[in-house]
Amino acid sequence: MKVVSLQLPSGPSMERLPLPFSPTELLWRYPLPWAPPPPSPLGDTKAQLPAGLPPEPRLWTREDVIVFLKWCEREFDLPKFDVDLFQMNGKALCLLTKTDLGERCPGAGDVLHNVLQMLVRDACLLGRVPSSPVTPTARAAPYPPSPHSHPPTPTWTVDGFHHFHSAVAAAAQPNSVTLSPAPSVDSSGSPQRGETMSYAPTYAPPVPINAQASSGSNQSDSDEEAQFSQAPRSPKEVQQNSPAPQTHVVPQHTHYRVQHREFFPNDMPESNTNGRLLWDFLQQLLNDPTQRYTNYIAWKNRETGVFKIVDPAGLAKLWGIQKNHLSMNYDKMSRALRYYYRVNILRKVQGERHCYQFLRNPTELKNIKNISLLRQQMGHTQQPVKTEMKEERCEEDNMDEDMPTDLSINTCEQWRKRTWPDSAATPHDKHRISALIGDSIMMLKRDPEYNSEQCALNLKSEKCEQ
DNA sequence: GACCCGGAAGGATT
DNA sequence: GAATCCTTCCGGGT
Repeated sequence: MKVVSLQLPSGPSMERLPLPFSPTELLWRYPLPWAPPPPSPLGDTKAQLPAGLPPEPRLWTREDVIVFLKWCEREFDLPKFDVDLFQMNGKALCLLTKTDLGERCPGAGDVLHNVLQMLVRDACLLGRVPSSPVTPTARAAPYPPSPHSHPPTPTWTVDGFHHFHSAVAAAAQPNSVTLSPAPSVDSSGSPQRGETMSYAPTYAPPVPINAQASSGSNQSDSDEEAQFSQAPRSPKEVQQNSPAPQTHVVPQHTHYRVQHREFFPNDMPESNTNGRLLWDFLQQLLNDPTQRYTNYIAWKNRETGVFKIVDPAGLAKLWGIQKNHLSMNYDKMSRALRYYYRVNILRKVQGERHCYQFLRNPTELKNIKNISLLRQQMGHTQQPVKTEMKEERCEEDNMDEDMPTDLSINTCEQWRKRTWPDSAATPHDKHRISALIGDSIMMLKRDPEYNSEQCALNLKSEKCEQ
């Protein structure tokens, strides 16, 4: 298979960019004909297959099929399958079309079909598929006996596995990108992982974007490779393996929760945008439990939502990859960030380069998305919708009242005018307000409309504190 | 020159 | 078709 070759900057750790991608999002990740999916896009899923289940679906027995279905139920939180409808071997299962599968398991046909197709394709790539259709009677090849097994070592002589491992190794080389299953839930209603979900990009299937295997590997690369190879592969493993050797100490969720009541806790609720929205993407990078993105973006103060973009160009590249806009740069990405100012999702930390602050926590942001979707479904287009707040934080209580919950200019303008009926308030008025709240002088140096929002926010906060 | 800002137009997606 | 969420480009300010 031809491998996508992207020229990435040689910034910190750009060699491995385990983005918070979801395996169910592959078509979205790779919509372009010239950008085929990675060699083993289901690598993590494959590695999590039930013990003893051959990776080649067409070699499955009836019993294997049932095992696989049960596994899918658990892994993708699918509705219960009627196993009576799946009295077939793997070969027959693979012959079922998406429609067939959909009829047998409404609501899960697509997922099942996609998983099967990926497994089949993977098996083909790995060269372990019998060239002629045969009824499987024996396991074609050994497979790591446990979903928790380590990746095959290079000493394995089975070509397929060697190939697979090579891909992993390639991903660990400079200028390679690795994609991780998204920790969050697909907004299109794709599998949810329920209680096993964590806000953690998990094992990253390798996507060598530069087919040239680089032999050069500096120390930090080696360290990161070790970290990479030990990265948890499933949400469960994320928790189980959290004490794994890492450069950065990753606090365990419970421990962290006890110590801090965080604005942005590690176990924050799932967004439903799966990283398609910029704020979600940033949050996923920021909250990666393995801290793999701290070279790109890192919290400065997690409790207040202040973060710093450590590597603007690199982060923009990541975002570009995420959105398939490979010409993305920091200038463009920062423009997108600035659009968040007007809806009080973000604001700039004055005086600090590349520093921004989230003004809403993930719960609110999630609600924003939900409300947007809800509004679409209900046909509401203009009226600002109240955001349902579950947090008792003062700012949140005050921010949600009238604040627009989408990025549409109309909505924001309406809210702005309601908040500040005299939107043409004189600078004098605004300065008076800023004096009241004591900290808005800097804000008032720029766009008066933006400042009106900030002043309103700060004023409300002021009232809250009183 | 890099960063930052916001207007404007338009595209992709839902 | 409308709305949303950017993406792209730009001129201007610091």
